[in-house]
Amino acid sequence: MSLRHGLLGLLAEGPASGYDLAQRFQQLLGAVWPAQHPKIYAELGRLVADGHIAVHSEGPRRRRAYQITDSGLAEVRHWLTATEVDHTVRLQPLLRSVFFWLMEPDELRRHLAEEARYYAESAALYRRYAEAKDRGEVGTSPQTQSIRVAAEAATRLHQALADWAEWAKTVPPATGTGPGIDRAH
Amino acid sequence: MSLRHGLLGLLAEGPASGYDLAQRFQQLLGAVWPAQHPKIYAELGRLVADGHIAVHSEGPRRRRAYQITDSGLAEVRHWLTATEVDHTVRLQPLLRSVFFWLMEPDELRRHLAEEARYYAESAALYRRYAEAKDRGEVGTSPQTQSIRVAAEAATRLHQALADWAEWAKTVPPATGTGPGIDRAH
DNA sequence: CAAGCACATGTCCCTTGGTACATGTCAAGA
DNA sequence: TCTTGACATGTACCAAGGGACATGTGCTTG
Repeated sequence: MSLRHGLLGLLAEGPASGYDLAQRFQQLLGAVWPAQHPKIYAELGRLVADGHIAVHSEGPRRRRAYQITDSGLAEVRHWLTATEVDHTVRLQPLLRSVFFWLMEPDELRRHLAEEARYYAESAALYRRYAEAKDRGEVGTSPQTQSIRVAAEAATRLHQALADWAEWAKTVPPATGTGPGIDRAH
Repeated sequence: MSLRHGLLGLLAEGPASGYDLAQRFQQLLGAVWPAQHPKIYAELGRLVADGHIAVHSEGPRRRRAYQITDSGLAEVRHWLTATEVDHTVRLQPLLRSVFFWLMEPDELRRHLAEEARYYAESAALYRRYAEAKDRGEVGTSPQTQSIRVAAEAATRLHQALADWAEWAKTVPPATGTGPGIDRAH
């Protein structure tokens, strides 16, 4: 489970409440690992029970901030260094592309143009963040350094998908209008 | 749900049994959309109940092949053309990269080298398939045309990740050994 | 001072995903 | 003939994800 380690990783930066974590998860990891606040509160409860985090402070409006423990820090480090990487690329547009032959050529062209536009735009977004960071506009902490590296990955991935969609538009359509020949049997 | 549409898409190519679909899902979509055979059989039952597929033939060893219906074809086409694309990039290595600052510089270098190796190799794999297809070695059906387009996406994505990992190795490590300063409170 | 809004934490339920386990069928080769 | 292995289909259970709904709290502003 990655929500667990995502939370531990964020808490390694310093104490935070469930609300903080939900905001930060959405802002920082929303495009990669969506998480709803109910799941976050539930997982925080489990992390407390396992001793990986502890209540740090209670504030106004029932706010309860948590702090990572040595055990939690060890756990997230163990995840990072000693567990196997899952390389599965869960990407819906990739799944869709396998079935492009079921689309009308016109629709496919429109679809690819829209995808190219979307990915070019989001690549630009990540690129702007990376450039701002490189100009020193977003701090120099270890955390922002890592986010810079992640932003580079996001930029390259989205740019690759934008380029791919542009390329795919130039491929002669080989659309089939129906199921395979065996269907008539 | 994408398993449903993946199955319908594969059945649009022609009749197939649950066993066939499990094999093909693993081989064709395993790196993108993992699916276990129990889920496939269950989903096939639901698709029959919804009238999207029908039993095509029964064979030896309890083999039961299904055929897509007009309703099923309409359903998968509707999914392809009229539903919103989910652009979430569910990629564990990307989540991990946000927490690189928690790793020792040595471990991080080793990790990035291994990632670069893995992605370069898998990019080469997809590239070889694309080249074979372009030489006409894997047929010319609409389906294989689409798989060619998908292979191009896979090649570019994996190459982008390989390049990223190489690039990341050159970034000066900004690793922090502990949680944020607030922790002492 | 009332209203509205952002802050803050949860419950509930349904769907989906993943793993373990169980069973039956046929062909090939030792 | 026996055994192995590929073919083929499921059940059961538990974990995780996602959305709807519910509730309480304090600050700001008209």
